[in-house]
Amino acid sequence: MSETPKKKPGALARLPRGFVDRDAAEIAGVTAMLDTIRKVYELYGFEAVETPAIEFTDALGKFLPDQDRPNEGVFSFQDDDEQWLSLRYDLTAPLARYVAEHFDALPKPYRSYRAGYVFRNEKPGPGRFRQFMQFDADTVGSASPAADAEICMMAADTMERLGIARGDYVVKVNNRKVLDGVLEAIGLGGEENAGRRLTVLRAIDKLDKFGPEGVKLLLGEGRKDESGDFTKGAGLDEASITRVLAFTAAKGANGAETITNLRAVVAGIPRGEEGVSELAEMATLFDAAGYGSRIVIDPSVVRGLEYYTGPVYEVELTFPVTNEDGQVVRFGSVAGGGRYDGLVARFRGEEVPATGFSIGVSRLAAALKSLGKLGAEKPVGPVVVLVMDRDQVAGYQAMVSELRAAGIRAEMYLGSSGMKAQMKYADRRNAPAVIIQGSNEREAGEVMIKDLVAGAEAAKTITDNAEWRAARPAQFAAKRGELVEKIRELLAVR
RNA sequence: GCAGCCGUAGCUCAGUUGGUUAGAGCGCCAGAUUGUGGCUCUGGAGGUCCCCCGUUCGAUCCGGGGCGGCUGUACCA
Repeated sequence: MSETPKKKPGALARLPRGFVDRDAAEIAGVTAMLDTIRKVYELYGFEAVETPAIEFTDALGKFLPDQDRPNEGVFSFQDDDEQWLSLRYDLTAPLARYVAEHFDALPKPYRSYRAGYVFRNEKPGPGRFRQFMQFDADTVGSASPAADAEICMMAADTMERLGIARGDYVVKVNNRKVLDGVLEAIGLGGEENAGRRLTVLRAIDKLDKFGPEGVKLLLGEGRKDESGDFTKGAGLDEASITRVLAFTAAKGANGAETITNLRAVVAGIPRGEEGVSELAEMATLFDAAGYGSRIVIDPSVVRGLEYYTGPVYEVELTFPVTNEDGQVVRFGSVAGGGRYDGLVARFRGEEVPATGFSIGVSRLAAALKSLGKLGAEKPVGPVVVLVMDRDQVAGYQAMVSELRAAGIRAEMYLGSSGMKAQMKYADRRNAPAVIIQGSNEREAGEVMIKDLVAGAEAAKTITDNAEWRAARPAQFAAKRGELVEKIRELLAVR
């Protein structure tokens, strides 16, 4: 090995933006979240399935990257056979591929769930990462709004099981068919208006962000943001803007009122009326099951994805989320989904009705973390056996082995520092106890056991250094043969 | 992508009206304490002042370009 220059290391120790490292505390928090979500999904009768992180690019529904911007949105690359592959950007498109590939073998309707990391090559932001975890549940093969309603109810249950109190979240439901009806009513029907329809939908989606005034600007000429940057609007005329805004304001005091309002807005447009009927059916189910207050029909919910064909829904947190600097941050929805009857048809030709939703686990975890509800507690570390005499390592290792055999997390200090540093190490590992055996203890056939938690407690009242050193709080000698038993007793109290 | 703000130690920041060896607090390492986490004190390590070009006798500081970060906006299939 050549000499290593100390001053100039070759590589910079840094992460690309939008990617994060996670420590033990956070992993423990997220693992507990995943466990909770899984239990709810299982309870609802969904079964696990897993697909890989990489798919053929065209299976994900993304066109081949072009020369100028090869990774717009998705991370893509060519394999040895020069086939284009991509990292999945959600869990829905891969599920559609899976269902199409195994269609004959699956029970239908097919209820499945899966969790996994997805990747998006986009600019990150608060609660927005380039690699993040989603936890999806989908029902494939049922066209009934009852399937959509069930998923909304499951979403509400999941939030509560995750410790988010009723009232701190809301499940919002809308229907793409209603949106389409409104757009048709203002003369934006047909293929030739697809682009403008999208602009209008996106403007509506911004209602909670900019309010009716901002949306009005986006529907018309355009809007300037705080930095002075200008966003071009949809260019609708005054009458159309009024009609769209009336639609977004159709939300009434309760579900029945909202539905009555919506019916008036889309009267005479078959597709719109169909959408309202579906919403009405779902609302009936929510009320019957006692979810009336937790799931609301909200005409401003759009969802960005184009593939939705019917009911769409999203879960939002209703309490403010703050960043590290204490500023309130706009977080966006923590879960969302909808009906996508056309997605499996891309592979099979025939339409297969499907509906599903996705919890943004990483985003939700970030929100819970900022509330101190996730990963606040550092996991308890192992019992640390100190190395007092280098030539007694075998003896220390034997202690560790005994503890491990008894199912107690334990390790021998493997560094080269002195006792003080070893104590600091144990402290940093959040060890519950250390085991000390120097020559004195060894000759007496004993070990010294120090309870670090009790010791820290005792230290609070000691201010004098001499006293601190002399006190040696919270430690006791034990017979070597009783080591495991004594440690077990100590841990049981914790 | 577009716009605004920003870039000095591991972190948070000060400072240099352009001039010799660039500072603080916290953190880290060690000693005081020959075998004990904390406190205190003492000492130490740690910097291409983001990079490049230009102006200048001289640039961390001024100008231009780039890169990176944050925020907003767009996008979110």
